Amino acid sequence: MRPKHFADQTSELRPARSKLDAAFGALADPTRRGILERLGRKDAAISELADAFDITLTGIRKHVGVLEAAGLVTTEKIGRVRRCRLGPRRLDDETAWIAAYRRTLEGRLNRLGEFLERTRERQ
Amino acid sequence: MRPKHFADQTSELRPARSKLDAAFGALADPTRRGILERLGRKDAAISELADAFDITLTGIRKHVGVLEAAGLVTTEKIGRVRRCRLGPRRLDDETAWIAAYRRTLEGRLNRLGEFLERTRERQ
DNA sequence: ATTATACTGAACCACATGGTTCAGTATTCA
DNA sequence: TGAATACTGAACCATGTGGTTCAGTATAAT
Repeated sequence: MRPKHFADQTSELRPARSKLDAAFGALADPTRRGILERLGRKDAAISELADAFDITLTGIRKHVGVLEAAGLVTTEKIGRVRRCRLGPRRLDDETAWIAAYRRTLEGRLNRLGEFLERTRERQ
Repeated sequence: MRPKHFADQTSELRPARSKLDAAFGALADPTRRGILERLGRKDAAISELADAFDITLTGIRKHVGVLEAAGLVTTEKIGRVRRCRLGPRRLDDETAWIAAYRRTLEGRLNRLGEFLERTRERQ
C-alpha cells in the first residue's frame, strides 16, 4: 500500500510530505485544535486538559501524543505533572502548501472564466 | 463517542468545526494532496488519476469522494467519464485558523483574547 | 507511613481509512 | 450488434483512531 506518487511531478507544493501528513492529521480533530487553542492561552497539565475537555487522562494523553508527534506541542514531566506547551513547529510548510493551493485555485478559476467566455461566444 | 468539547470555551477560532475537520482530514493524505496538485494543472477523469497514482479506479474514486465531501473538488459525470475539477472551497477557514495559530505562537505572551476580537470581527 | 494525586500502559471496543477484488452497468467505438 | 472503456457498489482486509477501563507506578501532601 505505498506511494510512488508524484513520480511525474515537479511541483513546489510539497515540502516534507510526511510532516504535512502529521500536521494536517493532527489539525483534523476538534479536540486537538481545542487543545492547541487552550495551550495558546496558557500551558497546561494533562489533568487540566482532561478536565477542560471532559475526556479521560489517557484519552488526552493520546491527543497530546499526536500533537507532539506533529511537533505542535512539547511536554516535560516535572514531578508527577506533565506540562504541555506549544511548539516548536510553526506550520510554515502547511501555510506554504495552502497558500500555493489557493494561488493555483485562483489561476484555475481565471482560466475557467476564460473558458466560459469562449464557450459563451461560441454559442 | 461524541463531542461536547469546548463546553467552556468561547473561542471564535472555530468557524464551522466540522468543515475544518473535513478539509484538514482531506489534506492529511499525500495521495489526496497529489490529486489536488494534479487537478490544479488540469482537470482529470477518475481513470487518469488512477493511472497517474497507480491506484485502482475504486481507490481513486474514494479519495475523490473525500475531497468532494470536503468541498475541495467537484465532479460531473459526462457520458461514461467522471470529470474532476478543483473547487469550490478555497480553504479560507483553514488559512484563517492556521494564521491565527501562528500569531498566537508569536505573541505567546500577549493575550490571545485581543486577537480573538479581531478574528471574530473578520468572520 | 499513609493517602491522595498525576500520570502511564495494556487491553479492549466500535468505527473510520486506505486499499483491494470482483461482478456488475452504462457508454462509446468499430 | 459486439467489444472495449469508464466507472460503480458491495464485500472484504489490515491498520489506524478516538475513546474507554483497570491496574499499576511515582510523587506530593498530611
